[in-house]
Amino acid sequence: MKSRPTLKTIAEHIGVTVSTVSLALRDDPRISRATRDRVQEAADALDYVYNRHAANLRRGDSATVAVCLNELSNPFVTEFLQHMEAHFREAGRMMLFGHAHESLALQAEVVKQMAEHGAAGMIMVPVMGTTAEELVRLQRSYLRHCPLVLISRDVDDAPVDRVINDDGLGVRLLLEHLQALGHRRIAWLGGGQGTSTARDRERSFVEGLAIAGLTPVSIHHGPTSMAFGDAAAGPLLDAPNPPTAIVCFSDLVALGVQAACYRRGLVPGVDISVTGFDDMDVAAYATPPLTSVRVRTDVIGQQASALLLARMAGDQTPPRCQTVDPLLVVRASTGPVPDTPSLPGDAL
Amino acid sequence: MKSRPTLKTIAEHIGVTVSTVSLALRDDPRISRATRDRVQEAADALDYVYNRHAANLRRGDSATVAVCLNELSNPFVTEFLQHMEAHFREAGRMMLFGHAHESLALQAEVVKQMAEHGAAGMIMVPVMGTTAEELVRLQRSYLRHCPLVLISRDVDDAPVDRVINDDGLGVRLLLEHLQALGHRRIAWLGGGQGTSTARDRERSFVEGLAIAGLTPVSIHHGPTSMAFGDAAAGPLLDAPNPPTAIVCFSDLVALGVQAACYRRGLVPGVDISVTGFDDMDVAAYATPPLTSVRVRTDVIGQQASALLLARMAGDQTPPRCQTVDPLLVVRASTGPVPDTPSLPGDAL
DNA sequence: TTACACAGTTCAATCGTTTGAACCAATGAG
DNA sequence: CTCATTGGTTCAAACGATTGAACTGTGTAA
Repeated sequence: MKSRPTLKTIAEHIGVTVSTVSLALRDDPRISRATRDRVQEAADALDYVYNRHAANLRRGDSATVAVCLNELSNPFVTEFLQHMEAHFREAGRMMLFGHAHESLALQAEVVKQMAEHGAAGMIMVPVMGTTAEELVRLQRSYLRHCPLVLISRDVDDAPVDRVINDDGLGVRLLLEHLQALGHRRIAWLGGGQGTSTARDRERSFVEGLAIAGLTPVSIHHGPTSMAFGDAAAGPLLDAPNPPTAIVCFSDLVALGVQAACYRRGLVPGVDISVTGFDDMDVAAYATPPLTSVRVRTDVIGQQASALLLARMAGDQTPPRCQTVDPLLVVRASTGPVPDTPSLPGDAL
Repeated sequence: MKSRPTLKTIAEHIGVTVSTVSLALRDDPRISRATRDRVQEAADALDYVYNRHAANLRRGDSATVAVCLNELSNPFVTEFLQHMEAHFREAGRMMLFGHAHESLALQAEVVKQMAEHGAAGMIMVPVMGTTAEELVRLQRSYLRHCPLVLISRDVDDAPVDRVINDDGLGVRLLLEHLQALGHRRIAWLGGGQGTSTARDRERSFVEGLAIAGLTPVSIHHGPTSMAFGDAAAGPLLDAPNPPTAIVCFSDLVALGVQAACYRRGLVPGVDISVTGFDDMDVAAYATPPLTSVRVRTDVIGQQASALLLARMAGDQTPPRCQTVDPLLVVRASTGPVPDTPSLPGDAL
């Protein structure tokens, strides 16, 4: 039941003071090479573990960074986690992790806890319905001068940094692709209301079609899940005059749609075109592989962590909004409009 | 540039001492209702944020729990993260997060950092190649009396708690199912060497077949990824006398196999049977939906966090190994052996 | 009247580390 | 021989919260 060694333990062990040990372990030039070595040796021998609680307390800052995600069940979101962990590790920072479960209340709770744990900076994918006021409140109440960077989702008029995907561009790329294939009857299967991504993608969809003189066959909203894609696709596919293409809010939704197609014996890319968004790993291995828009989670994660570290280092310039360009990835789930005998007068 | 309020700030604000404030905020009965209210009011007004660094330092313990995962790119692994986050949140504990990237060196580094941050307990999916000696070393050097619970992967003879899936049972369920469908030519497509899961599943596969008087058509090893499944399936499918069923180490591998089938015009469940393992979310929505073994990540996560909390509360009983029974989930990727005109004398 | 219990508050030490200032030899310069 | 310099080490005061012990003042019992 021996407790952990501290600086004092080491100090007593080799007959110097704690100050000496403290300085020595941090390679302060004031301490002689010889003493430094002796200290290091003793520390190793005693299995000394640095106590950051104490150090942070004294120095009044901390090296930990907090990451609060809206929803973990979406593999796309965990891609951010992955990239950010790597960047922060390189920068020598530990990561506090929180999951807001798309709940405003939980998000506030998590932010509070992270603040109590002395997070020196925070990355966040805001949950649905997060407003600028809410963010300001969180900053004032809990974060004080701890910088905050939003990723993936924007929040209107929020005076905070954000790094987001250019969703408008992504949707335009998809529409160009579908139109080049001859599609004119296109439906939208949308994701969670109350997020900038859902709104921006849908708006770009409607506007993009309008420019081509088209109107959406239909627009449906629902959660960003395979279950929703599956359920919502049914009525679309079974309609007397179904769309020739379904543009989905995300890959998850698109995978659900593909499942619905499968059960009806419809082959995506042949009988109907289906597109995803995000290009998460499984998209490439779907059957058929999914045409999608690759959101550069690595670049977004990289830029966000760089921005956060800069803020933590004292960068006081006004909040920035950085957008990252996505890439269209064409795979087999999209194809030319099937020349089924369509009813005459059906065009437009 | 105002800094955060402390107990002292509040104390001065309402004319009491820090002790009073400290006790009041924690609802100590020694403090009168009236003072307690005044303190709470002032704390709210000043946006006071509790400083756990200081509290932990003084009390000599901490409420944070560390989770160190082997690999984040596998959605199956993040399911654990999800469930554990929920359990620890309920227990009022914050989560430190680390990612070992299947690297022993990184794993040690992460454990060290987590120890420095005062983790009071740790959950870990050990990386490939982790030995009992390595675990003991980590415990002695960094964790001291901080309890450790392994999940998902076992480590032979390690004197630590673990909660793992019963992989043997899972494989037996799969084999029974396949044999009931008439399969006798069955191949194994295996995952990362150096893990208990890879070893146990493969061993159970070989033994299971042996009991039925069969031998594996082939056995291949490789990383737990769709890319591997895709690449490794090619030669199998193109062989002159291909297996009628491919049993995959994990869903990810199976999805890769399905992709390989798709490119060859083979339909899983009709032309060949494919099975996964883990039953992660996407398995149900694959085309065709994947027959798999559901690993109860929720139950494992629940048991592991309960066990860890018990250890943190002082449970000193000897290390336990808890196994959780998986469920066979039959979907469309498996079907009866196709009665193609097989060469005579080809049986067995 | 003295003593005592008791509720409510304060005192003061403590956790492990950091850090500016102080200290102390030993050396070199004047 | 003194005085300043310097390299190496120690002093002591923080950081913010916790907590057992000590201290008030009131009310009650003896």
